[in-house]
Amino acid sequence: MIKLDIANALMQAHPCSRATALQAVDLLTERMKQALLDGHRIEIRGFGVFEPRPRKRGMGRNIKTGDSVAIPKGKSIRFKPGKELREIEVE
Amino acid sequence: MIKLDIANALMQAHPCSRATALQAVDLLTERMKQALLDGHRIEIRGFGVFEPRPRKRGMGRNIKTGDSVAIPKGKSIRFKPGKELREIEVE
DNA sequence: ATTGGCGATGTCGAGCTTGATCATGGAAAC
DNA sequence: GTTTCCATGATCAAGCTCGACATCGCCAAT
Repeated sequence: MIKLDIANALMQAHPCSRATALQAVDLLTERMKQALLDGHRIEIRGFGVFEPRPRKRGMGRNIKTGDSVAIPKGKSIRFKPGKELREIEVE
Repeated sequence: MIKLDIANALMQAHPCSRATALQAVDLLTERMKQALLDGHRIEIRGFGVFEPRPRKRGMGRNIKTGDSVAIPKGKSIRFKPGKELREIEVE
């Protein structure tokens, strides 16, 4: 599923052009992105929670040189699936 | 940021009632949820990727008994932040 | 205001993460 | 709709964070 599919779903609920739905999806993603960058947690009940987390780990590995490279700084966005998303059936 | 804020953002782009925007957000989350439950990966360029992953780890810990409990089965939804979401400044 | 999903706690093993590069494909332009 | 562009995926290695279970409180959702 890509952005087009999401816009498609939006079109089913909102009788509008594809371009409009696409803009809406793009706007929403950007708003959420900005909220996360601002450090805000996005909590959607029944879906999941996006939470910005400061990264404590400070080392990686360079595949070329095979040497440990110190990861300078950074944060990670953690997505915690909600209850309904955890109810995944396993065959 | 909660669902109301997202609906609010949607209202800014789409001149519609709050109820309509709320329904749209709810529909989108449900569609995405169903897609993830169906095993499909949701990839939004510049935002992030939701990917259902089978959980390989098979053990947890019971906080009461302190005993290792075998994690039965399940999948996890992994969210990988896109490039723009990784550009988080660290103070 | 009520309901109920979600957070934190604690342990311990295992998966995830980060970095760079090439190839693929999502996304945007024509 | 098609083509081009550039982000994304995989990989190796070592370190670290996550996850699950159970319960109460908190806050999102109605």
